[in-house]
Amino acid sequence: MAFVKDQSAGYLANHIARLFARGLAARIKPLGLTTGTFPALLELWEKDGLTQKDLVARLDIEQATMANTLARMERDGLIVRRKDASDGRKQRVWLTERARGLQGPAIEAAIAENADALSGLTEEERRQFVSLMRKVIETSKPEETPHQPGGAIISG
Amino acid sequence: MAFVKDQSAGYLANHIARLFARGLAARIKPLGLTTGTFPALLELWEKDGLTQKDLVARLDIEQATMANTLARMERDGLIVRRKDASDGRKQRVWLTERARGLQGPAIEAAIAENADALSGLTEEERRQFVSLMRKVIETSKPEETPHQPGGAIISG
DNA sequence: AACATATCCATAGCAGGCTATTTAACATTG
DNA sequence: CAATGTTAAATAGCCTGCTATGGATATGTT
Repeated sequence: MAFVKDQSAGYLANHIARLFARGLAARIKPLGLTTGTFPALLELWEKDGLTQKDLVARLDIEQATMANTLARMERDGLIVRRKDASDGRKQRVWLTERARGLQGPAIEAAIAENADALSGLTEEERRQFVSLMRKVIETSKPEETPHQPGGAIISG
Repeated sequence: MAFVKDQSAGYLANHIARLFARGLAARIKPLGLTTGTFPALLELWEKDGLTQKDLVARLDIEQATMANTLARMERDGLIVRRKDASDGRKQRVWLTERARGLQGPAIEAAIAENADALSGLTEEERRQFVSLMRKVIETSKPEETPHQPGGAIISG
């Protein structure tokens, strides 16, 4: 049974993700941020007033995970949550001034971490790496009907 | 501030790792295994009687994380821990029969998950992907003195 | 209007990762 | 040998992820 961990994509992916997370965590700790808030912050910096459901739809994160993350973010003064006026089930998420002020430094930190982590690759290799990761992520997307290369035949 | 998450290696790495973990978790759940035990099991299938410290040295995992993982593994009947005869601080880790019996199916599951996750890539792309991940991991290895390209000059 | 259903979010409980600290055993040294 | 230091593992406490379940608010149907 040939299984060499250093040739297993899953094993390596896990390892790499931990390396990135450690690195980024160290860089944003001085900002009072943790890694888990990053995805939500990126969406909210782009457009806030989103509902939790909107965030879940944009990020491949479970609803419960997002609920917990948002709770920590609110506790830490990054967001406030207010009920939607016309639908009491929805909680709209708004950034605080503090969170807005962190956009620049936080993104700088992420860019620096990426640069460092990829510093052993050539420019071409970095492009390949990112492109391959995107392709792998695309592969495991059942939501969208896989686009039919030949066209036509779908089901009778 | 140009930061596009789908072009950020760290972001993508995190996403990919979660996809692999979800997939593998589903496959090994019927075996009564969880993903966190995998690295330790791979080492122990190779050679058991290792100490916790040995495992930590072989895997890029913190000591406390390993201690917790081993505790769960013992609870679940995958390993037993016995004090080293000549050094009472060391706990040697031994696989149970149950854990030995799981080697085949568990590795099959991992191979299947890798195959599925990479099914959107060509053979050549898969090789590239694995090789690039290895390179990135190598980059963040401070432990080993970076091998001196020119030779000579190290410190006076 | 009442009841069933669907939707949105929160909560419970666990795995697995981390840092920091504690405990136990061994090693060193005055 | 006693004090001090070092090493191996365990524990505390947190964050981030998951599944499963519950609670509250709409929505639809009779």
